[in-house]
Amino acid sequence: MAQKQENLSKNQKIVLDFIEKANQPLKAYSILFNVQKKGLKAPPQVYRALDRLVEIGKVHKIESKNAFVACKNSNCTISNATAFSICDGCEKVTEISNPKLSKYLSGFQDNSGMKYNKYNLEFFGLCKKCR
Amino acid sequence: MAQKQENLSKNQKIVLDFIEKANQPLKAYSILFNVQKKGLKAPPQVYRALDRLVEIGKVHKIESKNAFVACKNSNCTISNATAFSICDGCEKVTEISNPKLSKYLSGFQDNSGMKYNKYNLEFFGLCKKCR
DNA sequence: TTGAAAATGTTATATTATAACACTGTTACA
DNA sequence: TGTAACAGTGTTATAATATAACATTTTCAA
Ligand SMILES: [Zn+2]
Ligand SMILES: [Zn+2]
Ligand SMILES: [Zn+2]
Ligand SMILES: [Zn+2]
Repeated sequence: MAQKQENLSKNQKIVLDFIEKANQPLKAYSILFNVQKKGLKAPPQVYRALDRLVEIGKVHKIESKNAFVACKNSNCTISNATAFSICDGCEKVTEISNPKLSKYLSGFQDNSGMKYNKYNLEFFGLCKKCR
Repeated sequence: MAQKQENLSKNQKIVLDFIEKANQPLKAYSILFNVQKKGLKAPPQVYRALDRLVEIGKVHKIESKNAFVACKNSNCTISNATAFSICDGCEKVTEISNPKLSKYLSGFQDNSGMKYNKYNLEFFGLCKKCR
């Protein structure tokens, strides 16, 4: 159910706008601080926008960092299948876009009887510069 | 660098003991509440024990839930390669032990120049009962 | 038009986690 | 045996992350 940006509400646009300009994960309260000039004064306004943006796949949450990053895949239908590369040195986070990986994981099944419809994968390591 | 339980400190033993008996993820403050009778009265005592237990692989953190669960793999050398199955219905969390999956992910490389040494994967879905 | 759903604004509070500092135990080895 | 290094402990306070609750407004399709 990908939603076009034109359909976003005012607060959702403001928050997405700021996150997209950042091209790095942002903390909710850092977003809040930075959009106060735009009229969003309280945490719930930011968290509600984030919740919706995450729901529609425009934004992903980096769970290990409690931070939010804009989706870099033009096609948002894979918001239920996310993979990230995280450098423990410089904290750089990149969304992995690897068809083989996503195909492998989307098709993953075990004998537990679980029916999976979503996954989130976070890889950690060191980037070139940090080695 | 797997560490034997005998090497654990008093607080670490108390916390691990409680988590192991739970066979489900526990929140830090729920652990704190439950070990107060054992003398751990303040958050840092629990968080410090958790930090160490996570570090040595005895406990894993379920990032999407801010909860902690005992490692079910007798062999703790894979604490840098974790995968979980999470039911969105009943919240049941199971550590996935699947050699093919872990081999695939441990060997994963992309052309970004990142050298990975750790990953965490969380699958979401519905278990048999919750479907 | 009107009513349901979504979004907003606001205050207060809950939940999760760490900083800082004084003190204690354990280990190694000069 | 002294003593230095280090890990662990106890404690208070506070930082950081997130949601509850409720009144109001906007949107938009039936
Ligand atoms: Zn994405
Ligand atoms: Zn780096
Ligand atoms: Zn494990
Ligand atoms: Zn279930």
